[in-house]
Amino acid sequence: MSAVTSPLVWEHVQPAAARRLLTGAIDAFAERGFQATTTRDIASRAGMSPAALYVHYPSKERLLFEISLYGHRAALEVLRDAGDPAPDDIPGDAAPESSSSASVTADRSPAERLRAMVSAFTAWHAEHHTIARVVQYELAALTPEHLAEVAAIRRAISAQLEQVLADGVDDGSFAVEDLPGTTLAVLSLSIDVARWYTPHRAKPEDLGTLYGDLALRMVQA
Amino acid sequence: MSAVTSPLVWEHVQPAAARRLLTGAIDAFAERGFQATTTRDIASRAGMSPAALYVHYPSKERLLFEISLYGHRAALEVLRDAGDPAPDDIPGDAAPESSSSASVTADRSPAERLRAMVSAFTAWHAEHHTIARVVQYELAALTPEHLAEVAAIRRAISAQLEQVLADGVDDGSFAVEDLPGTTLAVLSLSIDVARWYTPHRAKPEDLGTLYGDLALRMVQA
DNA sequence: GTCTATAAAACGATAGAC
DNA sequence: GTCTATCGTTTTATAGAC
Repeated sequence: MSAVTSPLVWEHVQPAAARRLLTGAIDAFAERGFQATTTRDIASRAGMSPAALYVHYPSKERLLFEISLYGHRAALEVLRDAGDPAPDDIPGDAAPESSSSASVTADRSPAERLRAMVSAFTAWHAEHHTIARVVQYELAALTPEHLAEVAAIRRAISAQLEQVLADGVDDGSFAVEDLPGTTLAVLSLSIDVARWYTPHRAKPEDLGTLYGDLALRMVQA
Repeated sequence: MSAVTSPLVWEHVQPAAARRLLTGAIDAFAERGFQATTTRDIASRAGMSPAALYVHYPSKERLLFEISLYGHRAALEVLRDAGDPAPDDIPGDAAPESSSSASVTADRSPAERLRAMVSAFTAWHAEHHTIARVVQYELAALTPEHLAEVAAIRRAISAQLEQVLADGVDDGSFAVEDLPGTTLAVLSLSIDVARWYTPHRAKPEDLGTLYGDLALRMVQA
């Protein structure tokens, strides 16, 4: 686990057999894709017979949905924590004497926030590239109802990034002609990491640093 | 068809039934993915029975390979034409009195070439987003032998972009610390267009213009 | 909650008539 | 070169014993 990304643990998935099925499914879906993965493959990765899967999940699609939903929530949380306008607020280490919005010190600059957001979001996609691959490339296999639920989280992710770009345009530090288009481009940069990343290519933190810098150069005045 | 991208026609695929199967397969693979597409689906899009497919192609994978190979070649050609160092050399409209390398005028700047390459490569991924989706996201379904063949073309695509970045670093117009990492990031930007693009979002040319500008900002000194 | 066994359907690909 | 018919296999998911 990296210091710049939220840990991705599955302790909340109970019992342990359900958790083994879920992590096995993540690996299988990331390797072969949802459609090419069989329930036998998932079950065998969890050390079980194919039938045992259906005690814990009603269908293969439901397994995908649980993974996709939790993965999207984790990605949004990473972006929100990194882009918090309040300074000196280490994510996951809340200040005990005051809420972050009651801080008396000045907000971080849009440039600072954008760099931190892209850096953390990119590092998350690298660090958790298996679940990120499922999150980003298996949306078409979800039922319409489940897709709608994760699509809402995707819009929130996009809105987070668009807001910091808008803030930078407002205070003159950014020069962005096409705000939605540039937002999508910056998001693209991080998301595509899930497609090509393998651990031997680069360390997630280093990749995050590079991409945070590149994103800043894309928008700075 | 757009003026900034090579036309993508399939006249060379003969007879017409084979061509209908191929274009049907492109649409199906792009919509649902290779694994979720059935041979019955492809055949019915071509107005044929499932068995007729095997008169023209020995397997579903072979159909994917033909699409992937031709798509990769087209993408490389677009990048090469746009990044040609010789000036005033309109792609597909060769000068009759001299070869392009014998031109006496000065080469185009790395900045000009990079902008043109990213612009054309991005516009191609938008204009031909269905085949681009197959090209970029169905590599895992190829046999090892077929994958090796398209991987060689992918390395040539990456090398084209890395060369223009290296040229810009050499003449001082670009400031790039991590050359392979930045090459991959710029490529990523264009490739990810295939994931999200739909015609109502933007015109391919406009998207190319935006992305050419963003790529230039990412690397300029 | 896990197993063996299997149901019911869909799959890629083939056989043989025309 | 296209068809109908179907082979042999694999798939998701269920039934029922333990």
